[in-house]
Amino acid sequence: MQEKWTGEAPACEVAQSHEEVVEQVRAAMPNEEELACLADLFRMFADTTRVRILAALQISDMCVCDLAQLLGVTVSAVSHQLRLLKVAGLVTFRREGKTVIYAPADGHVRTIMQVGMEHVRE
Amino acid sequence: MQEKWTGEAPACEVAQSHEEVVEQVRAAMPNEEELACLADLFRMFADTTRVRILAALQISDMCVCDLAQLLGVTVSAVSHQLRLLKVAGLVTFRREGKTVIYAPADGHVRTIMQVGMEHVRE
DNA sequence: CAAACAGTTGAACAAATGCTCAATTGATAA
DNA sequence: TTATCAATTGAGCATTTGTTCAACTGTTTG
Repeated sequence: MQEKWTGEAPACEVAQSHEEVVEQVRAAMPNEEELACLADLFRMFADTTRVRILAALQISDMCVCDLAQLLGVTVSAVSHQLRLLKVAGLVTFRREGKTVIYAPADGHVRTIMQVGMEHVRE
Repeated sequence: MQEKWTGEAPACEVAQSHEEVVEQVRAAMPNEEELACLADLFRMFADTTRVRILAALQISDMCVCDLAQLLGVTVSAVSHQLRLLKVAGLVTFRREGKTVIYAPADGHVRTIMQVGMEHVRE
């Protein structure tokens, strides 16, 4: 199964390497764009402030002011993170008078956090 | 349901706020430590190099050299990321002669990525 | 033993990230 | 209209993060 290597040597010497494995895996993997989106999605859950916001909204829809109070951070900091979560499509919002109420966007958020929690609590 | 507020004003005026909601959510939320671990876990999936490594290992166990070739990055970069994944308990490894073969640690990795993919492909 | 090679590690550096502060918007109340 | 309050936004700043480069391990082979 040893392929003969006639080209120029790459960074890692491939003479003894596993070309077939690399090609087989390349063919079977999700494409680059999907994986980039996946990383972008998980990045939203990769910060304690955002993950706490998402956890809180699972319990109840909340306004920015209450979220800030609950988490012990400034309204500004919460608002900045909510903007990211909004852009990522993970939260929705509605205006009620002077206040803005945020809520989880769909069931996916809950599922993702539950699956993660199962791993954390193992 | 309007609480009277006699103390000094906090960053956000709470007089009209929803104390009960905040307290109810605080009580029902997962604790801070668990949420911090959750963020740490998702942070491992929040980088394209790492998420591609994890996706590749779902298809086949691989050595560092082949992963580097597959992803088009240096062996050093892959090794650095593999160390993080190892510490996070998401990959295992075994030595076979001069090479080191990496593999997914358990089924959780696959589940988490699948759930994320469902959201991305919606 | 010495040479060769797969992989690891640490320092340095550039890019991304999250928070603070101040200014601003939007909606309601006086 | 003006004042007030909830929330948003942008700039500045400090921290974190991912990569590169070079030195170093550890294993096999001559």
